[in-house]
Amino acid sequence: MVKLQNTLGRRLVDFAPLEPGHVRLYTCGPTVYNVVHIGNLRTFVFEDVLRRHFRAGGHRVTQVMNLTDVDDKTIRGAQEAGLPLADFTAKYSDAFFRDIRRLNVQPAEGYPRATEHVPEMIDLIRRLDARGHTYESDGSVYFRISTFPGYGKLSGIDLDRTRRSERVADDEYEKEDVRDFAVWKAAKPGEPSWPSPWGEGRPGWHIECSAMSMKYLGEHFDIHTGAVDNVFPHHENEIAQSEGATGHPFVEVWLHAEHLIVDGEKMAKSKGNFYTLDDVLARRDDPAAVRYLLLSVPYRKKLNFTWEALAGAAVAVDHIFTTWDRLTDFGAALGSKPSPFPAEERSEEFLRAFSSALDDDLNTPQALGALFPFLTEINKAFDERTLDAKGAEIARLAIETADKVLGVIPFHVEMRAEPLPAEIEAQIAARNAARKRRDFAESDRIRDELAARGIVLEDLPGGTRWKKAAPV
RNA sequence: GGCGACGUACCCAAGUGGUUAAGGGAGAGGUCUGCAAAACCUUUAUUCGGCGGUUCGAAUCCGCCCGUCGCCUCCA
Repeated sequence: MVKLQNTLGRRLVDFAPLEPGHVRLYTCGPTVYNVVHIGNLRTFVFEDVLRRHFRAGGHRVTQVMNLTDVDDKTIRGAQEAGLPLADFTAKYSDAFFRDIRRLNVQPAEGYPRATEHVPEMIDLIRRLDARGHTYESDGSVYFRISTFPGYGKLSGIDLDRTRRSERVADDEYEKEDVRDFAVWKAAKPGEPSWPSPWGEGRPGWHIECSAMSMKYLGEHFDIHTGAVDNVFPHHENEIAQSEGATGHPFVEVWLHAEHLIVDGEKMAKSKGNFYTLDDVLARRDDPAAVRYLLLSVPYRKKLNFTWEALAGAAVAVDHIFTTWDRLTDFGAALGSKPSPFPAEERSEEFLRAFSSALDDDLNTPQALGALFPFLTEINKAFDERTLDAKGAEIARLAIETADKVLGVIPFHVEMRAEPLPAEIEAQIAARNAARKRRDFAESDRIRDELAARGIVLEDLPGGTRWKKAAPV
């Protein structure tokens, strides 16, 4: 049984999908006005681990992630770049897909774009209007918060007791109450717009998620996620709009990922600690380590990104690869043993511990805490020759089963799949020949030469393993 | 001002009432190895920001203090 910390009600709940065996998941996606940063990616990796864990548990998952491709920032960005809005946002949505792919994030079942769902949003606003939740003012349509008694149930906010920011005070739109929010904005000169019953305009931000989630997942679905800053106002407003329109509950479980901070501070361009995936990979070209680092902290705790932590993640991940390589490359040669290491029993114990850690509100570090002692046991049995070929296969499958959720081994498999240049193959062969005739000066020379070219050799009992050197 | 999260070793981090405080990284020593690397073994917190309190018993519950961070109307 998966337990999840529901932001709605702030409690740990036993999760069961509304439709047995089928998890319907809406994950707030990027506003495609810029390249995403590693904080955004932390949230996307969390969502990926969530969907993978459900799938590992035998559930079907339908995940939908929106792409916000029309809002103040995209419009401004397109104007500054002198590009049509669609061309401008295409550039960043492409970059987004490239980034999540580089971190081995499984694709969602759908990535609806706001600009392609304006009619659905207009329909939803009409439904809200029919139920008396909206009013029109100068071609814009607002949600009247006072008509929705449940307002604040997600974030716990009490707007009467809250400080009014300058943003509210400076609001240029005509609202009855400063707390009301726009569901439809009247067109301004030179801005992209769509026809509507209220004249030319464009959707408010929150309405897209209500309209698109309900279109693809139904008007009542299982899980909605985002980062903590979405709790208010975005998700609070989504609930008001969605439940206001349908008159029944919208989402069962709300999950929110904490922020990533850098060196203990908020990531900000002004501090020079603002990183995109490209920035990180330029300094350490090791996406597997980045993914590992992002999932090595529970999603509800702040993740402190440091280069030292990334270096540690790189070593940890390499430890997984090394063990997997030994089992994959040399496992079959182990043969059968009189009283072999109880690989089946230990693998089952490990997978049970691994999975129950994830059941506990996706406690990834605890799951990793089960993995490493298992690897140590396997390596030890391998070294002591108590592991047999069958056990090696079982252990390898157990590691791969865990990795269905962790998702790091594919990086390594991909690296291994790249054919080694013939000359390097030849040098490895030459070195092994030199070692055979005990010409260690020559074999060490070749090893040093290859090391200088980024190829590290390890002489294992079964043969020589090569790998790319860890990036500095 | 309102709401919320957090502070565990050199670094990252699990653990939220009860045996010796997971795990990873880094450091030190060792086994193995022609030498390395890898792997393995040993080792590094009498103590969980501070001070009080509750309790037979607290890193875990309560209070205060110190510190860090987030949200408070289109930020992941």
